[in-house]
Amino acid sequence: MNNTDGSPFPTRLKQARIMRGLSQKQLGILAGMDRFVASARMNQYERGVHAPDFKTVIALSQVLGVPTAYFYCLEEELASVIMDWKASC
Amino acid sequence: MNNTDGSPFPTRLKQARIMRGLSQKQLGILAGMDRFVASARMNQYERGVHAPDFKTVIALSQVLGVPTAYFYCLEEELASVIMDWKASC
DNA sequence: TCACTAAGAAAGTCTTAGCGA
DNA sequence: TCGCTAAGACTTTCTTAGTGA
Repeated sequence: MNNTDGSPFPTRLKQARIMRGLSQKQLGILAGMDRFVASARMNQYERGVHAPDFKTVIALSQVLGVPTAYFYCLEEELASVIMDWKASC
Repeated sequence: MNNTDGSPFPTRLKQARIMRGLSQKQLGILAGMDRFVASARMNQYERGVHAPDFKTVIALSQVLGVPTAYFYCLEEELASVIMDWKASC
């Protein structure tokens, strides 16, 4: 995936990572990546250079505490609804 | 992507397609695919053999009338919340 | 340590050309 | 017409090895 395909993933990922106070590399390692590849891969995801497979998305969602649907949500209003649902769990 | 990566995409896609009463090929063509590739590609998506890029996901979501987030939602309860939000738009 | 990147290796998707029901 | 599939063509992601702040 390149950064011109309209995916909200890069932005939502960065939002959630910053909220947790993690570096790109830290987040990758916590999500189970090898420490030598975590920095490059997470940076590529966050800049929309590449897109991860869903197994990786699940791992990131667990570390960051957000539903997987959040990463793919185009509408800001729905993104809030998703986060509110998560908070009420 | 293969069908063992835990993505809810195949199931959610099929659900939404059946609700609309479309064939796999019809849906692909309506989403802008060449009529010679629509059947194979849609079948691969629905069976989890391959995963589409986000541009394709946006096209499918517009034809089916569901938010893109719905396709990637793991939790049934949240999926209902997403569909309720869409219905109230 | 941080964010970030080029480029080859590796792994993925897409197209073609079919199948049986 | 429907759902579905193998396999080669094609395109993507991942890893390595770095950069500059």
